[in-house]
Amino acid sequence: MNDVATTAGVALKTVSRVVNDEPGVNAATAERVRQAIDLLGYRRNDGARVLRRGRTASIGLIIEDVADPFYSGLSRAVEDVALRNDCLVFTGSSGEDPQRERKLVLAFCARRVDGLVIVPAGSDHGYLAPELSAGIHAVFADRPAGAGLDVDTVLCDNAGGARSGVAHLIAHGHRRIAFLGDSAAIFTAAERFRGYRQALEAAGLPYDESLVAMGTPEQARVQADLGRLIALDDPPTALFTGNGRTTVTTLRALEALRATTGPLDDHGATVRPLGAPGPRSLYPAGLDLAIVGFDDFELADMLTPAITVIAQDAAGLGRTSAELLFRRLSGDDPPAQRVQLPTHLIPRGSGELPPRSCP
Amino acid sequence: MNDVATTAGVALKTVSRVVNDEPGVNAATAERVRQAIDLLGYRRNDGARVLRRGRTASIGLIIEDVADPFYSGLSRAVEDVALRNDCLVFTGSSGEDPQRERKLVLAFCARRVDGLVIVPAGSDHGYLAPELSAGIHAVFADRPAGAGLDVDTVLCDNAGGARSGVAHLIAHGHRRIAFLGDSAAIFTAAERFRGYRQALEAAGLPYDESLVAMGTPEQARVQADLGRLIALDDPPTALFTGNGRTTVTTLRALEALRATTGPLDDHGATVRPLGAPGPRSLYPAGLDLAIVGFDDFELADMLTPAITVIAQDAAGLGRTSAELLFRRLSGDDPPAQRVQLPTHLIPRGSGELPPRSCP
DNA sequence: GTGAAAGCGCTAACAG
DNA sequence: CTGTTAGCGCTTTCAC
Repeated sequence: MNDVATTAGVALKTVSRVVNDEPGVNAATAERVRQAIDLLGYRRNDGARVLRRGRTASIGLIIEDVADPFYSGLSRAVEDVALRNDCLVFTGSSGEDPQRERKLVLAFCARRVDGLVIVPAGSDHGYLAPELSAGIHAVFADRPAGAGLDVDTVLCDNAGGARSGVAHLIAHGHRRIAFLGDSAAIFTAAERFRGYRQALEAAGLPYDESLVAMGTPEQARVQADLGRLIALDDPPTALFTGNGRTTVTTLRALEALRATTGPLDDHGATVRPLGAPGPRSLYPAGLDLAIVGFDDFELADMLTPAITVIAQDAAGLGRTSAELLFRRLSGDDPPAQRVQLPTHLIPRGSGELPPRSCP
Repeated sequence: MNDVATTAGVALKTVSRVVNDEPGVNAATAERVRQAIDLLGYRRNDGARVLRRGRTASIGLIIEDVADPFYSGLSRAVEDVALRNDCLVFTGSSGEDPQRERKLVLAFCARRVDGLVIVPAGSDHGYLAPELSAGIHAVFADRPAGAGLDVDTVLCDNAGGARSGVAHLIAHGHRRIAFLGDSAAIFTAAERFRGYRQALEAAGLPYDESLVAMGTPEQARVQADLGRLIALDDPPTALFTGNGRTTVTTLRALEALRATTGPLDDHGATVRPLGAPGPRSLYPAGLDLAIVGFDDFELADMLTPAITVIAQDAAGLGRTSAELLFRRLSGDDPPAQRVQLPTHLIPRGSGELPPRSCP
């Protein structure tokens, strides 16, 4: 900047004025400055600018994993809102590891981001308190903050969504509905499980613990649980899966289980799709289970049968969180609020299959 | 920092030493400083630190769209490498818009990121030249930089992958193979088209322009092209799709076309999956086309038939690009190189279907 | 309209 | 082992 000033034969401050389009500079002078800038290839250093002005015009986004379509949809929405506010975004994947989350958040804070959108991995966010009182705003998305933190939160209607999905299966005649979900330690999984129980209760159906399988969405675990469910004396006729990953894993597990039972009959067995109409005599090893999954996913409509889902709005989650954040950054300071986004059921076939007639 | 120093009764520099774990501080003094830090809730301002030290320990990543699984996989890999190098990453989606790309890149540069990983949208990157000569390193991923820019580049073997996919179809007896791809203006699309032609030539098959349909992967456009292909006097027996999005869109278009033809026969028509064995008499409206798609996608193996693909390694692209970048950041300065990553064919069924016997 | 001086929060270089 | 000084590149404040 100094060099530019010298070259243009003006003072430093004049260059600053030109660079920032501040009023009160003679057009001719400004032109001379601009020429010097081009000549020297000068670029303003925003880091230094930030140091002086206080605001960094950047926010931090912490999610579980950018590579997960749910979070990448959320990311994109946050990014769009940020860009609209002339704000850059640092992105970090926590990988569901509270330590990594903490490290990222603190690194972002050290860079003095103006605000944070956090999909929390851990449940203890005490480390954030000093940052918040230092003036960094945070919005929690998808999952609430641990106890003691008073921040804006944007959630999906997890319980309500699960409730309507399970009610849908009940409406289609199912009485024995299994719940396959993520680990109960995860907020969304617990909420969806709560919705499952509410739906059973509302329909006057008994809750049977043996129909519940919660844990990591690994193929091996899901398959083992599914094997156990299918082998029950009174097996389920329908499955409710608690998130996108679990739904897909369950579908794979079902296919794997079918593969071990050999051809079902001569009715196109080699390509017989998941749950396609066909003989049901081989149940419990057969695959005529109805399925409703929480969370929509690409190609759900192209499977056979197409998968009925409770769709949640990842982009809406991101957009709403970011908008809440920017409202605060622009000075608005209402008490912390909790927003809940609706979900909706998309019937596609798998959730409308009737219960198997008999074993 | 000043306050901490005063509180601890030491000089500013000692606080700096403690904060940065520099050696040569009395344990007791350090402890006093740490107490003052806790008491005051002091956090080092990395922005100021950066201003002084020169390196920002941050990089910028520009991709087309984080919400696209290909790019989100790439993102995650870049992020992981960055974290391993104690480096933060600014992410920006260009949305295939050269203006937005430019804006993002320049914003990142103004923040003085140490380097950039760019999946370019435009083909003119002249605006980057001054930044590069100002010492910001850039690596181009997935697509090369426009002319005149001498930068590291990491690409997939687009032509080779397409060649092997088309050769695979030829090996399975196909002679009339259509190419459905992205707009020819996009580097990867052009390369894959080149591979398609090479494969035809290697097999001594004629190139027929009427079998080629390149453009945006919109449902309407793909469906129209597909309708045209199917209505040809000598229609294709196989399709090669040029990228993941096009593959999925093609599958949807095929399904839509099938829906308009009504039930094919009494053989489970209501759930008859894409290309399942069955009567072929209804071709050209039937769907017994073999398909090989460039780019793997989730659930490709769960469709019926499962989709044969040429898999490219999005994460590998991201990892390699980031590693190349960090090698340069650590002082290494070889001439700009171009790395090409291999692709591999995953046979799953759709690519092994034989040509229809006759119309 | 323009400019000079102070200082944002930190670290490098050199004393003591 | 600890402290002092200068200055990173910019904006703010106030004077001309």
